[in-house]
Amino acid sequence: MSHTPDMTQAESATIGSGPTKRRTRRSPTLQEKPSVGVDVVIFTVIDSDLKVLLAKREGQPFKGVWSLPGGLVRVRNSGDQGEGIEQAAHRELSEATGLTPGSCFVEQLYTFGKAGRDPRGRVISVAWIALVSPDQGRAIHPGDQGDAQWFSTHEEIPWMRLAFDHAEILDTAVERIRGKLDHSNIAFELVPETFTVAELRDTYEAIKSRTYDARNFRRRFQRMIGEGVVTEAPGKRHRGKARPAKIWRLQR
Amino acid sequence: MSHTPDMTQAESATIGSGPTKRRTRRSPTLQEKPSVGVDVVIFTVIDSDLKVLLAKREGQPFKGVWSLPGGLVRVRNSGDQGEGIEQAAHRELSEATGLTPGSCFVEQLYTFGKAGRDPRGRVISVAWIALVSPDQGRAIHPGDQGDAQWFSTHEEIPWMRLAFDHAEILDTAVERIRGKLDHSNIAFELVPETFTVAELRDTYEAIKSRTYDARNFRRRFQRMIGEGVVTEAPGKRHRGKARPAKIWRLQR
DNA sequence: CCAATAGTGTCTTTGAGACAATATGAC
DNA sequence: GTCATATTGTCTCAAAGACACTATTGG
Repeated sequence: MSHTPDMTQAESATIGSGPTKRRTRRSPTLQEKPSVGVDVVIFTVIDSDLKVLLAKREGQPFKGVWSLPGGLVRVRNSGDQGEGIEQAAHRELSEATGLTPGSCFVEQLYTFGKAGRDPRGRVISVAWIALVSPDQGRAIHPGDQGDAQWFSTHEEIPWMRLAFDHAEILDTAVERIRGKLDHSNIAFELVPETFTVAELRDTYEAIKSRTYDARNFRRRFQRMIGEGVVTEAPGKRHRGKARPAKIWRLQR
Repeated sequence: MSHTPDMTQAESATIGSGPTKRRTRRSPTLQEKPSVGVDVVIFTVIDSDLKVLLAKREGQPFKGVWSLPGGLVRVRNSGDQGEGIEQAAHRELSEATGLTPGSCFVEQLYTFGKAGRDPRGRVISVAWIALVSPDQGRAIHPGDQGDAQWFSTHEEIPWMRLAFDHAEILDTAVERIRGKLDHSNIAFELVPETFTVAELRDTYEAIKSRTYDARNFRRRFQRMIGEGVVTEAPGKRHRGKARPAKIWRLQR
């Protein structure tokens, strides 16, 4: 960053200060500022289905339309300068879900800043992904008053119209977690504290929209056991009238 | 995005509008705005070494300190709302290098928005990665007046102090291209229009800071030939007094 | 015994890494 | 011929995909 933000009207600010031989020097014009927001794509897996939390907009524009939870970053230009953008994301997540900040996985997704994406004025939005465990997910809005709700990314979302460019943000988010699924441990964020191999596999299938061969999947899981990534937990879990499964937990 | 930006003093803006049962409703307080900038991490490979373009800061703070090229996004809150953030990145890239916008690979890296990262006031910076081919890279600042310069990421950068949080941004950028190297075609952006297998391998080695077995690397390359990713180009290239190598080019 | 899911094992293919031998052109 | 690099090929191992079989429970 080598910008010179326009702090006060009094300051004679120069816009930018990079390598400037070829740069057009601008007179001390004050650069107008955009609003900066955060939008959080909150995922969970319930009933072997990848779901996202949407909120119904209360004001114009897009009043009554479903949208990603989000809000403006709280900023000050003096003193402590307000909250960081990551902090803002955690705050919005917390407000949307009631979960205590820091209780689930949050990662920055992408920043959306095309001109015109908000009709009211220039808004640049830093989008985040949050992964909420099924336990927590089911607890959220157990029949809310209709202002926030889980939607299936496979059944409902494709047919919905979302506010602003939120459809694009959501698409980007789904692609991101799909891409990371096989090369990271994010799946464990979308599974209960203790889980069976089949439950973990269901989660993989929900995210990827494909099936995994149970036997090959188990082999991958064996490797994780060998590496000490997961450990057996006490108890068994029954599914129907069949043989019960062992219980596992992530080794933190 | 479901924020309500503070457009005018007259408007009764509500901060945010997510799922709000638990949200604290704020009176129509106007949210202060941050400045939003773009910083571009411009890479090239010269002499089998990964280099980054830095600019010497002309003003306070960090006057005289090397920093990433960057500047503020040009924004308006009425009319066309100004330039998009990607457009701003291309503009900064163009200003720093003299290259025509769109002539090289640009991808968003990450957005840095901790409070206090700029002592002058709240600045949120969207960082970008640009990859410049050696041909273009060598042409840039062929002995400039010292305000912009290529630095070796392996030799010089580790010992330098950079302005703001630019060291962190640069680290993130290097990690990113290292991570993408083996799963994408970005290496071809850091190689001349036509190249030999050895040159491509040198580029891989420069980025990853490791050696690749020439024979195994060639096998990977063979696969790319089979997939039609690369095609043989006319001519041969000599390196020393040894056997000349075939020339290849990326199949766009 | 039967139904249904849990768990184990085999065969094959693909790609990565280690390593040896041959080909070609400058000198 | 010699030197230096280009190019081809072999062997081994790790991991993924396809697929068959045994184990354990409820009924």
